Amino acid sequence: MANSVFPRLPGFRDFPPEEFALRAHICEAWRRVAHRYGFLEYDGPPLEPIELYVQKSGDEIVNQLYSFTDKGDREVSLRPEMTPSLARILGARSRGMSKPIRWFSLPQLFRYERQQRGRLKEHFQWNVDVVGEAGLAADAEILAVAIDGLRELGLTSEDFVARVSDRGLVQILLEVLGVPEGAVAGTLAIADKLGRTPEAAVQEKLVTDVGFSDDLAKQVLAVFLAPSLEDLDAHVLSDSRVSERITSFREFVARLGTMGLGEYVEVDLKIVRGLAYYTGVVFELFDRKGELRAICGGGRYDRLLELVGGEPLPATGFGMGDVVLGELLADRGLVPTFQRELDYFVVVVSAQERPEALRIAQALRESGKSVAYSLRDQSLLKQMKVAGREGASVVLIIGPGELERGCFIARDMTSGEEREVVLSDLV
RNA sequence: GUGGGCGUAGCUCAGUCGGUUAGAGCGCCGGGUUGUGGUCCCGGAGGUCGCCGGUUCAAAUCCGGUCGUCCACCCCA
Repeated sequence: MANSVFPRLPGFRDFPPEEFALRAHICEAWRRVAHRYGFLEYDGPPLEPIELYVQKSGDEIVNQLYSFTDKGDREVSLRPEMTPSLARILGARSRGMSKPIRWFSLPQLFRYERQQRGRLKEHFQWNVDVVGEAGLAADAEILAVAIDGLRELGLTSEDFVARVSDRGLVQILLEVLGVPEGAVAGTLAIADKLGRTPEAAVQEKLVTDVGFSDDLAKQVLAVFLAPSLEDLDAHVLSDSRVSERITSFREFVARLGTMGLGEYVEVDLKIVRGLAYYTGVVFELFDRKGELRAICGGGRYDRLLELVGGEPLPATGFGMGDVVLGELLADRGLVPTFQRELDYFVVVVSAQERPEALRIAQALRESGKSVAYSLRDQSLLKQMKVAGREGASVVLIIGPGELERGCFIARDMTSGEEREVVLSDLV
């Protein structure tokens, strides 16, 4: 690869059939689940005007845009995420649509950043969104889809967990503690580091970077680290805005329990999500062993459609990438082994049976069977080897004798059983 | 973007203190008496030792740079 005349761009993948099989396996599972929940598939352009991302997605995304100036002097970017495109598409037509809108997509997304395990310059992402429904039922439905997407691939509650939080609740909690409105975003950014940075360092950062007193930093930290909502400070819990928001958040969690997905859900206020536009429930799915990056992230973004000039519609959704998920499946032995499959392989003893072989092959193909044969004249032995290698379940053998009697031999490649048949026996 | 490990056939790797024509397994191609696969046996093709430069009588082996890759940091679709 490194010494190839035309090397691949770093961070991009080739998909020869053996690799493509895993991608197809994942994408097909995603589609099945999305359809099962009544979502409709859509897509948009892989290239968008850069402005679509600059204002709405936050600096984290903008710094990593795979962007350039096109020949028409337009500043463009390969799409780094799907939600802005969705918002734009809906902005143009949502007024005439019945709500809620339930759409999903499987876009290939791009970012310009040095690659690492689970992080390439390109990936395929399952995007599922409910638009036009502000209630927590929509958030629960969305998270259920994400969980089922993983279950469909054979993963269980032993393999992954959904950590859920509510940005609205966190915001209220911070306000009640006396965090100034302007400091909320910075606080969230620092809290996002909890889990991979020592608590003391995070507390220190809250003091130095955001300007909190030691006492406030400690209280803020306690909010994010609370093992459960019940463990929040009593005077915080007594605030009516807090208790109101907690009640509705609990209903969201309880709803997933009713759906039978309780064992997959854990409340964790440390989950804040990097993107700027989230406004309510947010969640991330992780492998239980904690060896990989987040498998999936999502949440509610009620202001985004408005920001891109559309009807002000509440929305909630998630994105799940194929790269980390592929690694998790590999770790758990859930990647199906690549198997060539063919219904029939037609073999001729000598060249004079070729025309009949072609007629049989075409007739079977017309009836929907997959059929192949050697494209060159080869010995019977050779043809049989090829048939085996290509995964034929039945080999049809025609020789001079069969040709004369108007029949051929069907050999079952699993049992080795052979019988004489005519075409009408097979179609 | 910063720091570190690695880079030998399609794949996984071996190559001892620098020393002649660089090896193995798997895979691939061919054959094992022109009507039968998967096992087995035999044979074959395939490598500018990532690339460029340096040290040396001599470099896959030492040094520098570069590209790629992996890991950590940054950050996180």
